[in-house]
Amino acid sequence: MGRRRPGGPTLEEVAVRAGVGRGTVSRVINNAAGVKASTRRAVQRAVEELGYVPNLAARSLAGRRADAVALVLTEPDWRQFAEPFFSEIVRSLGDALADTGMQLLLTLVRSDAERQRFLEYARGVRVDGALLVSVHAGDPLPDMLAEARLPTVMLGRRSGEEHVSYVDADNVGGARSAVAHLLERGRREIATITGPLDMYVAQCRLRGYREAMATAGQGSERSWVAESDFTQESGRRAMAELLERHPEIDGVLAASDTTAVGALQALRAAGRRVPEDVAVIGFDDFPLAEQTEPRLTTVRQPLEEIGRAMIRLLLEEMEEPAVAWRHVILRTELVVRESS
Amino acid sequence: MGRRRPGGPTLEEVAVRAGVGRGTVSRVINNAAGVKASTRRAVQRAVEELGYVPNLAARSLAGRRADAVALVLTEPDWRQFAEPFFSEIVRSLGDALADTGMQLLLTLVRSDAERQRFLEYARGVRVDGALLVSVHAGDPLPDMLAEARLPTVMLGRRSGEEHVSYVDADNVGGARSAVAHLLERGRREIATITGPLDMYVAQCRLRGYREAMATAGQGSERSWVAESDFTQESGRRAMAELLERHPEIDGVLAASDTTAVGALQALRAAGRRVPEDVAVIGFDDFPLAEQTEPRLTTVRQPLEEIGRAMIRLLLEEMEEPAVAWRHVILRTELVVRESS
DNA sequence: CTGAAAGCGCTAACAT
DNA sequence: ATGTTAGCGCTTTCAG
Repeated sequence: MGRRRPGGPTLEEVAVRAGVGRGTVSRVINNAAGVKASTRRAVQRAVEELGYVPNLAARSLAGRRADAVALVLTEPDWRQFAEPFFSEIVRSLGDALADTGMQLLLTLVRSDAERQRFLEYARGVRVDGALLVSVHAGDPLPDMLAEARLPTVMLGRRSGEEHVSYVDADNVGGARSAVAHLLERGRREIATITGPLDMYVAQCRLRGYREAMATAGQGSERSWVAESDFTQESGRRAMAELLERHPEIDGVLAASDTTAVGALQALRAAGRRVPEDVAVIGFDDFPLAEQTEPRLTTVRQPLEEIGRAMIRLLLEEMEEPAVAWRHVILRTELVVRESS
Repeated sequence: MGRRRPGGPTLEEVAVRAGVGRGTVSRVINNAAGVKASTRRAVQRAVEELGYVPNLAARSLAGRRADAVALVLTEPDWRQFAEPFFSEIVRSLGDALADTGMQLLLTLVRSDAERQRFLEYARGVRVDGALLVSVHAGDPLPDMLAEARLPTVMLGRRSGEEHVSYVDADNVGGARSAVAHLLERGRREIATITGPLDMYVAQCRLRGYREAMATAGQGSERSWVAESDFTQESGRRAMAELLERHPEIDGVLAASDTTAVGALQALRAAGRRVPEDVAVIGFDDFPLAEQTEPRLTTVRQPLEEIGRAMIRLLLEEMEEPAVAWRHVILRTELVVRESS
């Protein structure tokens, strides 16, 4: 595999052309202070004329930084990728990164081999940090990265005692307030469709539901809980199940937007009017329901905020040697769009 | 923005520990031939013990290669990203790249600023090549990259006279054979729903339709052609339009899978039976229709093949200085899933 | 304010 | 078969 690249003009050549030393050129292209304006201009002209572009590998070697961060996708089944939620996150990260001058690199880690390959890539100082999304409970990658002392920030956590920095939404609180809202509106027979219960996020939302029910003196037996895998189809199935078990249902907390849409379909298929007979609230992980069900009340997670928070944490990790984990829990917001 | 990385053990330290020269260590970690088995083992032990990981920046600088290729997304509206088609392509590229030891990096280029940033990244020898997908007709990035002499391969072309290497499907032939198939089955009143006609792929498919119609002595006036933007909704609208203009329609070539599904909805809404009254064929850019309309006949593009072909071209470009553009047109295949 | 010089960690050509 | 050496192009002290 013999690859080559010709290699354009070097900093040295620019220096010669501008009649200055290499150090000066370096200062100019790095916008460092302490260069006479006239010299700066001279250098800039030389750069223009030669079409000089800094060799990032050299810069990286000398400066011990890569000016790039990786967004790592460990999703084994690739579906994740195709979700609006994800592209929203990427957009928000891209925006947040815009003024740092760092490149955002997406990398896919589906197998152990790829995990290893990425680890070497990271340890080889090709990125300054890693951002992980949708990490499954058993994934060892975050720990591997942390051990390699690579600044790392996850979106969501793997469990209650996460020991890697992360940004997460207040899932418990969000669920709690959604259920409280239903209770306030007089609903009493409230069921919930959860996400996959081996995911911490799903556990948290279920906990929020239970807490709110308990506070109101309502029970929350197993039969009022149905599990989904966040997809529309599973939401539909779960709702049908719940209806069968409890025809008296008048409120539902759904695991996600998509699930909520599925639930609505099942409800309508069963002849229930929404929201008159049954009120549904979902977490809007993605802006999906907003399109298909504009009147649906949702627990909103501030996606743009997530991107900003992740980058902020990452920069902090890069600044100081990681003496501690940093966690940010973002507040969720109940967006009431229909009378329920 | 002060970033640092401690910097682990270096090749030199490994050499000392193993009691050999640096060159030897380099040979061992690069699996180069000509090292005595015993020495090799000694070096490997030292590597283990020290937890040595090569600094890729240094390797990149010395070796003039990056061992990474970028997959660049220029889609201004980000939707592309969320399509199964895309994740399928990524998977196939990842697989094709697996044994080359190169990292696949996705980068997003949404604005001019980002375009510039990526260009510098590429020119800075951080990637050995670029893969571009869904490039719009006016996008200057491919030319910028080619000018920078970075090996570049596109998926699809911007026009008939593309001067950057690319892999494309035989869109004209695919459309032609689909229409021929309809004609063979006795259909005569065949319309087509095209993609956005400012995209070359859409033009090609339209041409294929026209050629097949002409061959059969059939006309293909403007009124039998409706434009879509590849979405389901636009497919529905286009079909409704066509039905209004030509209630006698008995066959349709749709721009894509998604469009075809939309068309089916419109047909059914209008009381037409499919395929009895009207036969529909779409291009399966994504495996979507396969799920929702398992009986739909489609023009299949071999997605895995596309990934392999792109990587092969890229490697060739890297091997030899680009003395010419390389093009690969992949054959499409008509998959008949329903009697039409 | 600016030039000179010392690396950064590795590869590859040249010795041995 | 292996050690030695000369860079790769840049950042960063350290003098001036």
